[in-house]
Amino acid sequence: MARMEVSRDGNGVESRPSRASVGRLSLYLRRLEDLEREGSGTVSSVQLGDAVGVTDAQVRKDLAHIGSLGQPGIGYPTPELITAIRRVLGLDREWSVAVVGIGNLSRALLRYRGFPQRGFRIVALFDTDASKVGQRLDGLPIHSLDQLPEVLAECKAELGLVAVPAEAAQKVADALVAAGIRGLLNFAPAVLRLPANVNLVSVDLTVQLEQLAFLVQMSAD
Amino acid sequence: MARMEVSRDGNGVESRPSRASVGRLSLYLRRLEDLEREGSGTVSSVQLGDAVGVTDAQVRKDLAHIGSLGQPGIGYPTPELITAIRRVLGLDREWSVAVVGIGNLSRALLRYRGFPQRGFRIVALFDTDASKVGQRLDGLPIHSLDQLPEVLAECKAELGLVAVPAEAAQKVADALVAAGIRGLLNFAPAVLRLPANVNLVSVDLTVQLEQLAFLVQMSAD
DNA sequence: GGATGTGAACGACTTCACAGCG
DNA sequence: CGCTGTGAAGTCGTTCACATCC
Repeated sequence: MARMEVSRDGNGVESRPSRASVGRLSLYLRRLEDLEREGSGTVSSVQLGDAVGVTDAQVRKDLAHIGSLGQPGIGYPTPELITAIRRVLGLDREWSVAVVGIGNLSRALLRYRGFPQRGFRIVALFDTDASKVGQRLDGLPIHSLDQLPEVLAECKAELGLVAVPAEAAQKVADALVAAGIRGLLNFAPAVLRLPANVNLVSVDLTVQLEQLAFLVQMSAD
Repeated sequence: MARMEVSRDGNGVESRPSRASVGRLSLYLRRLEDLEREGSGTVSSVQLGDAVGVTDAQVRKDLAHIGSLGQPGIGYPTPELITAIRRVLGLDREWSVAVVGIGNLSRALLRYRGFPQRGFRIVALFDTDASKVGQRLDGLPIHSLDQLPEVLAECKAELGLVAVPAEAAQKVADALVAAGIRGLLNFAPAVLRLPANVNLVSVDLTVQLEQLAFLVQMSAD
């Protein structure tokens, strides 16, 4: 490929994508995979922008972060772009995920085909509920929470998915961190406190619904 | 730079909270409700900031959007602040919600106590699956999708929750919009296209998980 | 003293506009 | 000509610093 890029002090040529940009890269990637299936060899920034709901300039800026693949007058070569985005997002490898809290939400996530498709492999399940411990779900045994250190030491999950009630969330997060997890996807309606070397993405459904209520109220002329 | 801003009523210049700010207001509100339960009559911006993980200046800016309730040297009166935030977010009323796509995700949301607590009432369920139609879930009957116009005309749901596969999402969204819905919370991994007068909040789990993968990969020391 | 409210500086992200290449 | 890549300008949001008030 191109070059080893770690931004030089001051004026690096390629800055790393911003957080917002990363979200859009995911969306581009999804669209690109569809396009490739449809046999489209190249895409323009306008096409991608339309599909994702952003301007063409925004698309070009986002894609500039990952190197210059575009050909003036032509567009971007679909397969190369897919590979490049996958690499930037860290999807050119497998990620193993541990899930804590086996309720309806976790079941929904386990059944969701998008995850394995993108290289996320769920490798361990945990719950405190004694009636669930020992059962199997999609071929995986449900472990008790206090088995977490041993089980995680063995299966080496890098990501943790927290789907427990708010009261239990911090405790669970701490246990996962202690077991060496590198990142958490939190669904509990709670603000988690983690050491700086552990990454966190939170999906707070109440907050999202309240955002919507706010927007609707605002747009009530 | 005193630009003419559109402000509601008489007292002073209140700009509306930004989107990001609204998310934080939700978090403040949750914390404030806890504090009130604990009997705390006033809060400082430092306390709130610590609880939510933002700076005190950020808290003050956010709260300034909703009027000046704070008392220098004292802090903010908890109950008044709660009321004010509720009003700004549109939580001083009930919202009726229709849910389309009755899978594990919807079941998780139906069971989630945070929603009714905040005034979100689920009033109708829809699914295409003939084996589900006619069944009841938490006391509510599951309707077929083509009953959507009639049922929604009667129960007057203002918000729609889309929890169907990506392929069906746009069609469902269109149906909800046609039925007069004012806002959508979308869980399908798809970019929806809606008329400007219908609000949209999307929760794309794949995107979130990919964000996490990116962050973890980036922080690989 | 302790805490708010807020201009001003700062930084991050987006849009614009256009040079330049295929 | 169409489309990319990118400085420049613009916009938005956050942090700072401090006057102000209890």
